[in-house]
Amino acid sequence: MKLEITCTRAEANHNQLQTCMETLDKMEGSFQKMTKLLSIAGSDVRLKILYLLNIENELCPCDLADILKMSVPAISQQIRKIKDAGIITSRRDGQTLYYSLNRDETEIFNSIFKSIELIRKTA
Amino acid sequence: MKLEITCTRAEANHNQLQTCMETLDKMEGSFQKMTKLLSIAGSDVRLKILYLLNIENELCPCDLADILKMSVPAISQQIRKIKDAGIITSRRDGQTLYYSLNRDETEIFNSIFKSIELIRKTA
DNA sequence: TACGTATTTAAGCAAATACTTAAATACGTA
DNA sequence: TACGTATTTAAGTATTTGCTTAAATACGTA
Repeated sequence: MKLEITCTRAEANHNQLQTCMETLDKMEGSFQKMTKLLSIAGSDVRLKILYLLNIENELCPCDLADILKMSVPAISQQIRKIKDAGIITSRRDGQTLYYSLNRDETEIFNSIFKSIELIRKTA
Repeated sequence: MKLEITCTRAEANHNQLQTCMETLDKMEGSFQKMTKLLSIAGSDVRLKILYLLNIENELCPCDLADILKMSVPAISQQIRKIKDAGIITSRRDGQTLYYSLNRDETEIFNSIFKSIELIRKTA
């Protein structure tokens, strides 16, 4: 891989830049996965859905719509994104679909939930 | 605060829903802060900028443009968002601005960086 | 089967995002 | 002061996002 240097600063450490590029290249897959998770969690509505599923274990779209004061289709569409990312799964009981976190895949969310509560205490 | 129940399921536990709403209400500020941080980190480019600043300590827009193979204005605009969120600060040395992480404010990022490297190992 | 409830899906639209290019600002030096 | 480099800012635009409303699907029950 070639480094196209646009920076003409005398101080620019080309070795450092090259090393950075190679590091990122090797980690491309990890970055994609993490970006996916964080972009899901980086929305007010979706973060609250995840947080609620964490404390309540499972909830249906209807419950979430009530709690978050949003329309059911709006909630359903957000749930779909979270589900497509592999973060939650559903269980059907009659007409109702209960969604819950896939506990294994998403340890990063535990850190996030802890941080949320930490902000609360220190604020 | 009144609960507008739209869910007519007999099983809907109104107490549970009410409790959830009150919890979220109390934590509104924490959610806003965390959403801000995660939405910043939830972009491929910005996550890489943060990761690079973490390992290199400080970098200028020009370096980042080289490493990420992006235009300097594009990088500058992403940096601005990260800076506006209070995550990084700049130090000027002549014509060059060096950006670095505000280590104190953003412990959540350490978890994120660790997770990125964990994905890499387990993948 | 017909109807009601829970949920999803689809279409449409306004707002946000992330680039590009061009111009402005800041600093150093001849 | 004039010029070059580093950076930011502004304007324009294509894409993405996240809702709304309406229609479709799935399930239970009379």
